[in-house]
Amino acid sequence: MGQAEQKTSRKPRADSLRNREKLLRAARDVFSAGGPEASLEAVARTAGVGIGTLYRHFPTREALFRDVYAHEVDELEALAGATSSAADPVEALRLWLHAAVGMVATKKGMLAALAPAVDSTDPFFAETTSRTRGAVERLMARAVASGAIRDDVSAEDVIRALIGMCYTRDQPGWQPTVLRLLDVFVDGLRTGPKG
Amino acid sequence: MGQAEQKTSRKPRADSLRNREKLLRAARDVFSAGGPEASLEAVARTAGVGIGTLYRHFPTREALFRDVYAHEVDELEALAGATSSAADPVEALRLWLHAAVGMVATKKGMLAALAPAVDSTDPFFAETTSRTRGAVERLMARAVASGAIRDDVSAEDVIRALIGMCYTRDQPGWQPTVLRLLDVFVDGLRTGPKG
DNA sequence: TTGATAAACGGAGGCACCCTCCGTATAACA
DNA sequence: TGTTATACGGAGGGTGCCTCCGTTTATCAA
Repeated sequence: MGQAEQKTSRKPRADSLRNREKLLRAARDVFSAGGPEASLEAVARTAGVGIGTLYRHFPTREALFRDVYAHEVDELEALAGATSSAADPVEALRLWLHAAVGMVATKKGMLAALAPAVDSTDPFFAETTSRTRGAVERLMARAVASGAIRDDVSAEDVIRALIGMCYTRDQPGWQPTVLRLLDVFVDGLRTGPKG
Repeated sequence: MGQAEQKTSRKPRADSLRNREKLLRAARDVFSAGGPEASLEAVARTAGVGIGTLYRHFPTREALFRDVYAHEVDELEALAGATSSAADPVEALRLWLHAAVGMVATKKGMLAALAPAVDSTDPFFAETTSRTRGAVERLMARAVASGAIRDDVSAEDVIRALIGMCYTRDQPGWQPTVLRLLDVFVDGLRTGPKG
């Protein structure tokens, strides 16, 4: 006893896989607009599936949130890869930061509201955090190697600056302001005299 | 026109005043347990009044929250006055910090969740913040004057440390840990050699 | 003291959200 | 093409938000 019999299981149903994807896309949109506290029923509505289907795929809000978050980190990494092949390495970094602001819009309230709430030893968040840091490190290494930016600022510093600037994300029209501040910051990173 | 006729208004009803007090007491308890997002119906239930009465006295959650917050700041100031008359000035500061942790428990999630959300130019929060800072400044001035603690740490620094340490307030059993950390911090403030 | 009345009370009601449960529909397999 | 494991949808019960209004009551004048 205790040995569960294992029957050759069927392959997952096609509609199930489709709905999962629809839910993830919808969750990205809805969390983007309303933050991680947004209504799950709104997610289901947006996805065009029943609320029961949402809960079957993602038993808790956290489960859904994590998948969305992991997806965003994937995109950030991919974006870093893409821009890093661009001409000017500093421009690549700048573009990446701008894209990251777009992601913070998606993760509205996420960093402040969830990261501290979750046990920081949580392997999931540790992993995604380090992946993000790695992406920034690669971007910066190129710019430093080319001598375009100073070498005494770490990827963590840049991310911290990014997060800090995004702290105003609750005020209306924050995004253009933050983008401008980031441009100033990037200018500050550049080596050589001004004017 | 436009001149509202002023009739000698009656004096406020006694039950109204009573209920307001009951609501404030209840709000303090309920916010203490559940943070500023706690159920207003729970507040009304705890106060033993109808939900309509709550909304009549405090038309918005913010209105209720502010009154509770102002009350807490009053207490912090009063406490600073009380402990400052105590024997050892460093001990006075330490006691005040411990009491402040109790207040953060009441204001669960308040600093992180509300302070940045509210426009920081908001006169209400500016005023309460400066009152709190003033209280700490007075406590520290005494300790500095007596030569017991270093003089290169500002009241704002101390408050920042307090807030930072309280960032773990979501984890179970955070309070004893924070109190211990604060004691260590206060020891760090002391002048003179160790051991 | 007693009535009139302004003021306050309480909670029902309409809406949204959370999550569970289960009858129905359907994709996978034989 | 039939069987059946799997997934679907949404009703339903609970909670909270806030408004509205019929009822109660404290105040004040006679």
